[in-house]
Amino acid sequence: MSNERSSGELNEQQSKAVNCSLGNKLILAGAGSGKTKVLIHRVAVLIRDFNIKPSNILALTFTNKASNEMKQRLENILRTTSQGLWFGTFHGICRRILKIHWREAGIRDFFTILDSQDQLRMIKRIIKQKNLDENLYDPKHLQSFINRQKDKGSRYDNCDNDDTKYIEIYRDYDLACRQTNSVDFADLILLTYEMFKSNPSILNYYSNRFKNIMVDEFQDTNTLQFELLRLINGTNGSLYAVGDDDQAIYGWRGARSKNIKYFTDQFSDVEIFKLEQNYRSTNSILSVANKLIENNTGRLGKNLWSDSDSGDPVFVYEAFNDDDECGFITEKIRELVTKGYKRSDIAILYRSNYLSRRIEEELNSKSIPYKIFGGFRFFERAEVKDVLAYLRVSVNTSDDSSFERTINNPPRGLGEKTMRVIREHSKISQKSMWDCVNDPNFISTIGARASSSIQSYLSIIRNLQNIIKDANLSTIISEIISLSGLNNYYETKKTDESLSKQENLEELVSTGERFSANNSDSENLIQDFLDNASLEAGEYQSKINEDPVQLMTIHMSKGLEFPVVFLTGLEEGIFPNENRNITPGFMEEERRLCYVAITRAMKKLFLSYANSRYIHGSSSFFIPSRFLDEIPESMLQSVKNKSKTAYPYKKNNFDNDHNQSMDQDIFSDKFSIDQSVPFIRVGQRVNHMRFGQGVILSYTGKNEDLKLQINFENYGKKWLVLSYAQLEFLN
DNA sequence: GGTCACTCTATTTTT
DNA sequence: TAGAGTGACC
Repeated sequence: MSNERSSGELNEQQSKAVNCSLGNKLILAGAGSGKTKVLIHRVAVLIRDFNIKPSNILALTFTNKASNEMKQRLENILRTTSQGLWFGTFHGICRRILKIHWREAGIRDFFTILDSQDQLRMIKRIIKQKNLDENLYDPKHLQSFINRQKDKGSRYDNCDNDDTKYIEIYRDYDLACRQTNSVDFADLILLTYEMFKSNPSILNYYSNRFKNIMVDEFQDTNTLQFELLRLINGTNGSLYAVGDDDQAIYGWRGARSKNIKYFTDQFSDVEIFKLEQNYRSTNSILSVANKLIENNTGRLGKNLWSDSDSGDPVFVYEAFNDDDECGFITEKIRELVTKGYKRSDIAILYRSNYLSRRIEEELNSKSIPYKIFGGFRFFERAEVKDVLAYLRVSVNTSDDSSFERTINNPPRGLGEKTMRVIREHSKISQKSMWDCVNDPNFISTIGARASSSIQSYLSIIRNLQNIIKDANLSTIISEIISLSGLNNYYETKKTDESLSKQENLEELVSTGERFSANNSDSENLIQDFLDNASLEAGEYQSKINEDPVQLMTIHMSKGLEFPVVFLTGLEEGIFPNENRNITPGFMEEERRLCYVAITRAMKKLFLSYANSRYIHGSSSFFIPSRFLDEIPESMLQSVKNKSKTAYPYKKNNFDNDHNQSMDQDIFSDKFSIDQSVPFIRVGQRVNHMRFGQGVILSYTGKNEDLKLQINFENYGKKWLVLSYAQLEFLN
C-alpha cells in the first residue's frame, strides 16, 4: 500500500463513511477506492472520538496477511498499540474462542485442526472402512459435500441429500473427528456458532464485549459466517461491513455474495455508504475493468471513476505458445527494470497455480529473481507434516491420524496388517489407537516383531513428551527430526529429493525459532504453533531474494496492488476456467476474477494469451478468452508478433520432438500437409466463396475438426471448419 | 514388510 | 507432467 495515500486526507465519501454515527453500516467500496484506509480510520475514530475501548472491537478479515496489515496500519495511526482489540480471520477468531470454551462446545482441549489434506485422508479412510467404491463415492466430492453442509450450518442429521450413504459418511466422518479430537476448518466456525446458540450466557458475554465488529471483504462471507455475525451483533451492536459485490470470487467455497443484500434486510437500520473514486489505476486500466464488469448482471451498481490521467494503453500480447508468452514477459520485465521499475513493483498473475511453472522456468533461465506466493505451501509438504504429526501425537495422543502418520514413518517394520488390527481394536474398544497400543492385554495378541516396533515407537513419543515439558520450540523440533529417525532415513537415502527434504526440515526448525520469538506472550506455544501451521499454510519462498518479481494466482492477489501487472493465460478453458459442472453464476464469478486481476494494476497492464500451450504433458490449442472480446478493441493496444509463423509451428531448438509429433497429430492421414495448402497462420488472409475476404484470427481442434476463426471484412468474426470451408489462401 | 518401477489419472481457486 | 496408487519382487 502506498504511503502517500494512507497518510493523506480522506475524500468526501471516505470522510462520511469514517465519521458516521454508531450502528450498522454497509460500505460499498469499489476496487482501489481506499477501503482498508476507511476501515482503519473508522477504528481510530471509534477509539478516539467515541471513546470505545479497543477490547470492545473485533476486526475480521479473510486472510492473515490482511489482518496483520490492518493491525500494523492501525497502530501507525494511533501511534500506540491496539491492545485488547481482536484482529483475525473468521477461522482464527473462532479457534481462539473454542480454545477458551471447548467444554461448552462439546469438544476436548488440545484439539487438532485438520487442513484440507488431512480432511480428505480421513474421508478416504471412512469410505474404505465402509467398503464403498471410491468411484461411486468420490472422496473429493464428499469432502466438498460435507464442507458445503457445514458452511450452511447443517450437521448430518439435518442435511439434504438423496443418497443416504452421503449422510452416513458425513456422520461417520464427524464421529471420527470427535473421537480423534480434531476439528476441520468449517467446524471451527460451526462449533462456535452452535456453542453460542446453546449457551446464551457466553453469547451474551461476547455480544457485550464486541459491540463493534468490523468486517472486511464482506462479499466473501458464507451463510454460517453471516449467521455468526448476526448472533454476536445481537440487537444493538454496530457491524461495520466493507465489501464489493464485483469482487466476490469465493462462491465456489460457499461464499454468498448476496450477504451484502441480506445485510440491509436482516440487520436493523443499516446505513449505506459508497466509495466510488478509484485512486489506484490509470483511467485506461479502469475503463477496461469497467467495460468488462458491465457484462455481469444483477450488480448492486457502483460507478467507479478516477480523475487520474489515462496513462499508457492496456497492452495485449498474442503469443503463439506458452514459451513465447513467457519470453515476452521476461523481455518486458527487463525493459521495465532498466527504466527504473523495481522488480517487486511487477506482478505476474495467473488463473491456476500450475501455470506458474513455465513462467518460473523462464525467470530462472533469465536469472530474474522472483517470489512465488501460495502454490506449494510450506506446511503442506509431506516431510514437514510428518514432523508436525510427531508433535501432534505427543501433545494429543488421541489424534489417530497423526498416530497413523508417524508410527511407521520412517519404516519400523509395521505394515498394513498390524495397522488393520490396531484400527479394528480401536473401533471395537472405542479407544484411541494410542490407548490400544498402550494396553498390555492388546499388545500381547500381536506378534513379537510388530510389538517390539511398537515399543520403540512408544518410547520415542514418551521421550518427546518429556522433552516438550521444558525445551524451547526449535529444540523440540530438531529433537523430533533426529529422535524419530527421519533425519537418519533421509541421510542414508542421499537422493536429491531426500536432500531437499532435509533442507525443509532445517527450515522448519528456524520457523519454530521465529515463531517463539514472535509469540512470546503465548500461553501454549506448541498448540499455537500447530494451529498456525494449519490455519496459515505459510508462503513458500523458493529463494530468498532481494527485490523479486511477484508471482501469484489472481485469488491471492486480492487486496493487493502493483504498478505493473501481467495477466497471463487469457484463453478459453484456462481463464475462464472450464468447469465440469458449470454451476449457475460460474461465468460471472470468472469475470469478477478477471476484474479483480485488472484492477490490481496501477500504471501498466499487460494482458496475454497463447494460441497453443503445453499442458498436462501435451500441447493443446486455445482460442482467446471471451473476456478479451468483451473489451472494446479501441481500449486495447495489441502487441502482435507477426514475424513468427503461428502454425504449423516448429520450435527453434530441436532437443525434443513434441512439436513435430504435434504437427502430425493435427494433420493425420485424413488431412495431411499438402504443398497446395499454404501455412495456416494467424494473420493469414483468406477468401471464402460466400463471406469474401477475411483474416485468420485463431484456430482450435485438429484433423477434420480443425476450426479457424476468421474475421471477414463484411461479415465479421466467424468460426469455420477448415475441412468443409472452401478457402482460398491469399498472399 | 520394504522398495521400486510401473500404471493411471487428474489437473481451479483457499481458510 | 506429476502425484497417487498398485503390484511384483526381494
